Amino acid sequence: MDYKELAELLFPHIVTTREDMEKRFPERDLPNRADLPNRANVTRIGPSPTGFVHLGNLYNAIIAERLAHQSGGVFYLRIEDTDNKREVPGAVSTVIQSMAYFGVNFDEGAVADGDHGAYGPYRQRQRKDIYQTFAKWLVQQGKAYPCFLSEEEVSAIRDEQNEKKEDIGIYGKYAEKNRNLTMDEIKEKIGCGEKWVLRFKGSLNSDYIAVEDAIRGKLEMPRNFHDFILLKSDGIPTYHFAHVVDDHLMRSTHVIRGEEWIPSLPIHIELFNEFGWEHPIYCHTATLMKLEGNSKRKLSKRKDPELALSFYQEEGISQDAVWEFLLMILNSNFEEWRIANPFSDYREFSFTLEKMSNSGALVDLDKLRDVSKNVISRMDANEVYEKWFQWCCKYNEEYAALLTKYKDRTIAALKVGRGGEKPRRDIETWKQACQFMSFYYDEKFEIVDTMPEECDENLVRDFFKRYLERIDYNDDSTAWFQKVKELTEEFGFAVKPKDYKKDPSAYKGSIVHVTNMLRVALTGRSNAPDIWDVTHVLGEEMAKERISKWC
RNA sequence: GGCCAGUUGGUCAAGCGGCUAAGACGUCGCCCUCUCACGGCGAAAACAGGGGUUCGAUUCCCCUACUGGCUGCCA
Repeated sequence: MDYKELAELLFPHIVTTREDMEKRFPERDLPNRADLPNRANVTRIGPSPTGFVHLGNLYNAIIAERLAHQSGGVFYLRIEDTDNKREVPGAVSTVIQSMAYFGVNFDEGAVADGDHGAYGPYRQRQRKDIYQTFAKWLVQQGKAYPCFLSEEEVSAIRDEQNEKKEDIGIYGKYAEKNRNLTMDEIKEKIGCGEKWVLRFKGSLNSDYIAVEDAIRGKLEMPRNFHDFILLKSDGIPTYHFAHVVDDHLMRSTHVIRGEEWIPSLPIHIELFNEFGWEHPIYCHTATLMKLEGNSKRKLSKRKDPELALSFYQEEGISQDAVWEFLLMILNSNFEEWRIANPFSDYREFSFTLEKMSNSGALVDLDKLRDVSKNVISRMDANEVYEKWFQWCCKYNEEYAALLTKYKDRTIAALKVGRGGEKPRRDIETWKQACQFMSFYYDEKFEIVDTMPEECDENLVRDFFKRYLERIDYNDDSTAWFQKVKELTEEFGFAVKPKDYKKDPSAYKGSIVHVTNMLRVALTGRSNAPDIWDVTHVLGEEMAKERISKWC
């Protein structure tokens, strides 16, 4: 068999060579920073455009982003669209937007209307000729051959193998027929328009390969012996072939991907070896899990809304909270670091692969809530306002309008209990903020809770009348509270809750009930921030009006 | 079936041959308190099972069990 002739027959349109490609995509010229222990890392994410971006994508993206940017390297986006059956229109921009929303920024790669960077195109289907250049080379070396097995034939072989309990796949005797076709036979089949795929010639062996995984340590497994597919019948590569060619040409130093790829590692290693290339450092991450009953299971797209990144956007979970939460799952020492450095930017934390957990982490929404409250409580009022407003613009127009109309009041309200070492943690998501803050706006104000039992209609009326007479809006917090205490006594309530606890029959209630009346009148709820602060955010007129309604 | 990963409290996790087996979230109790929140103190709660190796195993080795993945012209 003349492999050169075969290569020409299969790829007549390919005129480029391996060397051309190496020249077109040269080694990256990265700064060799002396303050960095290692070389600058080049990493990427390679989502397929299915229209569904999930937490796992972000999880891996964060690792890749940190690795690259911490080392002064490059982080890029490559669209792995080799399966045209799965592609959903508009999916590429969904990926880009989701990543942007969560603050994942790329240095190069696919952008909405094309490419940005010198190593493109960054959409695999547009790189067809690049893969075929290498495919042609493999054919020339006698390492790849056209296979005319139809999908029906392949599945018949699989059934047979299943029955005989043999390894499944095309190898050994199952590959013989197509491997040994003569040039004339091949010409004839192609002439008749028969479809073919390009297969790699695996070799039967009993070898083991060992790969060092940066997260898991040494991985050992049998060497590949399958005649796996390099190019599908449409001339587009499979994931395996595309991965090897792209990550070599785009000069990735690290490949971060889910553990479901571990089993195909022998294929990838085989290809890197065949081309004589050094393989990147592999980092296989754990699958995100979910608790069901008392066992863990993989997060499922259909059953678990929290798997989709869009869930976090719609719920208005701050992007910083999602990052911190993921960072906590990712790096066991992040949480400690955060406690020691409550006000530092999470980018100052130095992320390491060594500290990564390799078992499947559960997505714990309770923990996320806690993280989220902390993150928001650390922001200053203006930042909270901005981020909340941004979210409202997209998901809650009514509040976007309210926030615009009452910007000053809103910021003043957000300042209540904020700042200092131990800020209030009232807001957990932007969605929930809309509820929590509603009483500051007359448009949304409503009485949710009832007046305490201890205070009947008459008492409420009399109390508020006296309250309006006695209280001066200009009283400071201390003076105001002094007057409240006096009123409490005047109405026969206990100033100290303890006194009332000790002897309930001696009082109508305690100051707790009195302040609760005020809370309900002013905010509609018995759970609200400091009364004096709220009064002053609302302003004299509004506060008076809300109280007068009860008189 | 074959191959490969993983397995410390309810959850996330530290641990890398010797510890009363950290910490965080959650749960519960008490204290503080104008509610909530915050804060403080405290409680319950774990090394999947069995063999080795060793003076000594959560830690190293083997087996079993369980969970998950791969075994596609899907990624």
